[in-house]
Amino acid sequence: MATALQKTIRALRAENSEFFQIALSVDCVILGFEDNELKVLLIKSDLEEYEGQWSLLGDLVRVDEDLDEASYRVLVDRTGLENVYLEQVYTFGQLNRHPAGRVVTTAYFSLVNIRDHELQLSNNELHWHSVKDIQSLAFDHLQILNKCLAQLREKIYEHPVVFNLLPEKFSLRELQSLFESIMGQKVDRRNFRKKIFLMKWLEDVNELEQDVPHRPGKLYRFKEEEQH
Amino acid sequence: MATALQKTIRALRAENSEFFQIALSVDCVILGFEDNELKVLLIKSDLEEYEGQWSLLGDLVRVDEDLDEASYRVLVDRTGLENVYLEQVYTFGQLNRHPAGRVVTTAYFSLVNIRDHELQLSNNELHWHSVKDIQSLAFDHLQILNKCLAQLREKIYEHPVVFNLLPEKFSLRELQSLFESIMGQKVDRRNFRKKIFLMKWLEDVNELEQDVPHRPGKLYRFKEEEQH
DNA sequence: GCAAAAGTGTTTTGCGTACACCCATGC
DNA sequence: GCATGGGTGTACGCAAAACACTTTTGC
Repeated sequence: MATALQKTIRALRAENSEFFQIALSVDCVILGFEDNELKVLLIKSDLEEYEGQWSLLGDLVRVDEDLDEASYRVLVDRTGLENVYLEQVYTFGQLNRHPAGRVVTTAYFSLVNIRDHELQLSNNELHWHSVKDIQSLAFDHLQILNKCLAQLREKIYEHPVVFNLLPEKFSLRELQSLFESIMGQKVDRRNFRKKIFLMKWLEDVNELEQDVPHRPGKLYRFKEEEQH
Repeated sequence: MATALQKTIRALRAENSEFFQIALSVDCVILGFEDNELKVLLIKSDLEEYEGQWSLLGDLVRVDEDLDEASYRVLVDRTGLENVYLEQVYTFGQLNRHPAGRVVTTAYFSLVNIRDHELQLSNNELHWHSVKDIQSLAFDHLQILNKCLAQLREKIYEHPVVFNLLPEKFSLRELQSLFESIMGQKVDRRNFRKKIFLMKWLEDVNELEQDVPHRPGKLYRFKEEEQH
């Protein structure tokens, strides 16, 4: 930037040194879908306060790093996955949310296909947890998880985001089961199919399920939206 | 906190000193409604880069201050109003959004009744601007304003937030005009009335408009919701 | 042939939308 | 009496919701 600044970053920092004692982090609610259950990727907390408890994947934001980039970095580092869906949800800034000091965190949720990165998780403290079984988490992470789920619920019938959780080809039963585990309630099969087909999100791949102990269903893939 | 910390704030800061060079601010999109127009409270920018341009009201977050408290403080300090509606919208963390250095900002929107604090604005650089006339703002504040408006639009037919913008008693025409200026489009009067009455948000105060050059309309007040 | 899930249609109901006329008041 | 906005009702279309039977496959 060529022009002189009335207030340079240096001056700002001198005037307001205390303000720079706030650390900024990102926390990722990484969701997957497996065995007809919505799952979230958690890590064992490394803080004594939260020993034995699970927490979301997060990290401090670097000074030369965009906020979105920071969450993407956390995701890539921990899962090895690239090109994943990521969306900012909310920023949590309560005073004592982190026992080690003032840390404000911005929560993102991410939707990944579990099968794609199964191998990456073998040798560390990361595990998939069924969302419906989670009773508590370290820090305020349960609150963060719930906020992310609420935002996801508001969105799934409007925007085709959930396809990020599924393999390329999937049956309508899988899709319905996914919706049900996100919404937390059963839906009528016929009405669900009508609604989904109305959205024009799906493309018939002319294949059938394999190795199911019943009549196989047709497989579909997500149709990339043509409008812009 | 009685227990020892595996990582104290001091250790964290030593390990990660560069991370503490990120400043955190809040920016408030303070909205009001006057002369049938949605307005936003803006202040002349004090940065040379943005000389002559208008910006949202914001401030750095203090280390001992909750994020929500910070936005509330900005609001009270600038408008003198208390008990106002305030809602977090989004956090903007692009690298070069602030010319003075790395400042991540969390945006809040606030809905106030302009009449209530008219007197507080007389002697400073604050002015109400008609939202529909705003072409540009300092920093990324136009983007922030638009994000807040989008969130408000999504919400107004679901939650009775807009009543914060109106005086205690108002006519249905005022209410409709408010909805129209937020949504940016006209609506049918009969359908609007039906929809609003269905919400059961309103209470008839058995009074009529005064000093209108036409048939006076009935006045209503917002009914506090009984269900928690 | 039995179990298990796939696939399919109709009816009802509520909501959004489009649309026109008479009424009350100020001037 | 005229201008201005207040107040009201009906008809249509679509989408959501409720609901049951036949078909296909594996075993």
